[in-house]
Amino acid sequence: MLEYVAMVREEAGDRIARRKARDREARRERIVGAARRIAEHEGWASVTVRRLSDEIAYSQPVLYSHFESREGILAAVALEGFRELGPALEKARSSGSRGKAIERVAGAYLKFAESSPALYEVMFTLGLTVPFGDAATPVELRSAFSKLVQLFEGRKAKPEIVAELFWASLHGIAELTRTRRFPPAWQKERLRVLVALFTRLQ
Amino acid sequence: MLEYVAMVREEAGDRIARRKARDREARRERIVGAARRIAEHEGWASVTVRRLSDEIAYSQPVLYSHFESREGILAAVALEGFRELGPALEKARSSGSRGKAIERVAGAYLKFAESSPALYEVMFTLGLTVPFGDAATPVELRSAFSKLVQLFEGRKAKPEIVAELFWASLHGIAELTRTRRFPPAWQKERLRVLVALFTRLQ
DNA sequence: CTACATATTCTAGCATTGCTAGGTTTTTCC
DNA sequence: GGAAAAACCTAGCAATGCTAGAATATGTAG
Repeated sequence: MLEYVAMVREEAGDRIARRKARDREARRERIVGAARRIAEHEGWASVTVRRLSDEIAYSQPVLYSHFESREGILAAVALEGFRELGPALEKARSSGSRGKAIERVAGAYLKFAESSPALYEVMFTLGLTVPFGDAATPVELRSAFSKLVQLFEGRKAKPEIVAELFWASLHGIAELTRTRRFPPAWQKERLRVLVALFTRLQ
Repeated sequence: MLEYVAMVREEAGDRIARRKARDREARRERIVGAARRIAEHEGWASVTVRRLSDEIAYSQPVLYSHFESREGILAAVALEGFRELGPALEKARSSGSRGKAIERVAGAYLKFAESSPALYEVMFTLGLTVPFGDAATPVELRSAFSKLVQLFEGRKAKPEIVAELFWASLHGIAELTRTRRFPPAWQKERLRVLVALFTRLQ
């Protein structure tokens, strides 16, 4: 009997704890969302801790109960980016003829970078604490990269190396376009030549 | 006679003016040099206006008589980078057999990026005010790029597009290596595959 | 040589930033 | 109801880029 009461109490406390955890998670997402939105509209320089605390209507220390530092918030946005890039590439790869998979993936990659410049920027600008190969590297990063590797499996050249090169080319194009080194007008032709390069390669 | 005296005076004033201009230029170069050195040793975050003013033993406002802002100093360093990259690529291209020009240039590019990471970073991280094609773009930038275009002249595909792609690939490799996305160990093999890609291309 | 004018440099401070210590309020639980 | 714990806020620190205004050095003319 005593145990039963204790159980109910426990469950009640659990419900409250769960609700709190939900609320906390929701608030965390609001922070990340606000950071991403502001960055996309006004650039990362406008994403200040004060601005974010205004946006979510909490004081600054609350942000630091969710993240270690401002950079921690940027890292969270970057992770969100990889969490979206991976599936986008996978969808492009698997839907359609196998022969044109490279073309579709390249197109999807550049479209992603172009449609969310600030997001793409933070995904690669941010200093990685650990090397990419390290076990501590978030699964989202490795997962996104693995979609590229799958494109080149079963060839002569090592798939990882070719995939890295493919990634580097796409990243180079994305970066040089974002920072206005490349005129956006020729993007289609650039894509055409790039695809030709990596399709012929055996 | 009066004119003669005036002339002597003029010339004396000229000498003084020239000396002042020389001193000013020397001081400007010390600022840029200090910025580059600090960045290469401690990262760009350590390149503060106060730190630079300490380094050259002048007060902060003096820096602002040479540059509009802190970013102006970074831009000067970036320009210095392009002023070195261009000749480095040209030297690699012209010295040696024509058949291996692509390989040499690619190697020189990656070596440049690897040996001065902070310099390379500021050359591309910095927001360009005007698009690359614009007439206001410094000649150093266009000159460096033209070395890449020369590699692909007289082919089927448009040389500019291929050169852009070549540049993008190199930049991608450099960036992803610098930010630890790529393990440096496989750099040789990456270079090998890259060269194979762009050599076969007609 | 002196006194003025101009150019050069410095002192001191402002506003904004990331971040945090300490106190205050709210919530939870018996 | 009242203590313990959790959640939150106020207020402030140190560092940053940048600048107004005072102070000093430098060149010029009488």
